[in-house]
Amino acid sequence: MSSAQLAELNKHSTRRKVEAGNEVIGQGENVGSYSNILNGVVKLSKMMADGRQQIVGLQFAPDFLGRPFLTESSVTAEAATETEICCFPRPIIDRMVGEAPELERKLHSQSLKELDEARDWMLTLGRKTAQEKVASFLYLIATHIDPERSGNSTTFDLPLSRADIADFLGLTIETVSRQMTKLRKDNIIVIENNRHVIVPEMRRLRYAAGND
Amino acid sequence: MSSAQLAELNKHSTRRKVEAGNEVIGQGENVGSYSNILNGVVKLSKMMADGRQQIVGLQFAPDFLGRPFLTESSVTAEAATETEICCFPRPIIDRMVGEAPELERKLHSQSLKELDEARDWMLTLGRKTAQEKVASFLYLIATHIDPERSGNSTTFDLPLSRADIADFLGLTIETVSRQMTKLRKDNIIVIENNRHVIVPEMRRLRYAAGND
DNA sequence: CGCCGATTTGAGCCGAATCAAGTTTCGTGG
DNA sequence: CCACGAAACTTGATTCGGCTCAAATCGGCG
Repeated sequence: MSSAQLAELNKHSTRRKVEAGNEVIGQGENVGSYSNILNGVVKLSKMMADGRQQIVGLQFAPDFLGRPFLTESSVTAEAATETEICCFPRPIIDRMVGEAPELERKLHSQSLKELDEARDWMLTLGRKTAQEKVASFLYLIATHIDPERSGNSTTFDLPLSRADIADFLGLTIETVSRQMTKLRKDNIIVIENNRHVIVPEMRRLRYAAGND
Repeated sequence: MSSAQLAELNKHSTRRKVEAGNEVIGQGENVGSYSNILNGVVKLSKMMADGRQQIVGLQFAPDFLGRPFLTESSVTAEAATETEICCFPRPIIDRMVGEAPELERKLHSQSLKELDEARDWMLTLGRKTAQEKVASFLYLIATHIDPERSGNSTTFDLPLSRADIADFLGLTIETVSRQMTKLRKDNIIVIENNRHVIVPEMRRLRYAAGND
């Protein structure tokens, strides 16, 4: 983007801090603004009338948050961890998109990335075992959280509770817990304090996830 | 689009007839062209190394088929029924997208529609029972195939075999068959000749799908 | 009519859900 | 710093929905 455009954006932007567990946009609510994730993790979820819930996406910095064209969000966006976002009023973005094709290109490109991720996850939800699902989740987090990974081992803090992980994987809390224990006993991961995970060999985790 | 652009497109387009079961683009293959579906149904699927398969989307006329920005397809596209498509060489479209923002807008808009559909389906895959999954599938087909529905009842031919339905729902053929039988016995649907389905009351099918 | 693939139906099994305790972690205030 | 309580997580026993394996039936087609 041109510096003039950036300046224009900056003038109308507001920074917002969202605590873990707080909603950014509710399913079916009116979307008054777009935003950029500065840090933290945001979960996108859907809920059925009887309360069953499914997390349909995770967004990390510096992802874009919002829904072009439609004013109504089809998902709930909620901070999974403490999160900072930078908000832009909807009209400003809509106008800039009209003026700057490369901005629309950028948004289009992210939509396609999210579509690819959603479809990958459909394979996980529909065809993988509980074991593979949990490994897939850990693999996903490992590859998204740790920016500069040193070779084949990684360390990170889980941004999601067991309940959230279960909602992401279409499993129950208990099954997630059991499969984590199994991965630990198989020496594929090490867990400290429930949330901190060490992956000695990414290759083995990737294999456990059924990715080759 | 302007008529000049349409004429330009027309000059370089080729019509192609694809028989049921034939591949349009393979997973990981190079995408040499974009296309429009003129009629028929195309299924998008992903496969794991060991052969497990998941259908991640269905495309109906007049959907667009192709993957902007990336030259490699992340899914396999295969005709579910006999299908006619209209193909455009990739360079032509890429150039026109650069010149006509409204074309990019159009493509962007379809990507978002597909993303919404993918996320809806994630909820189905992750959280619904076999019964609800099958009902959800029938509901999806009913709302997409039959353009002008007369009130609350519908009739259509299934574009997918039981095996394809199973791959779409993350179930086995046998389970799909049993649930179809159950829906039939519950008078929610009538089946004739395996493929032809009558829905006397869409409301009840919708309810069986868990959609309210 | 008879064949072959697609679909249905049946019996038994298994993986993940459910229900029910434990145990660990962590925040809070004494 | 420790005691307490609540929430998050783990573990165990049992149940059940959907899978597997096997056989019968249906439907389209030569």
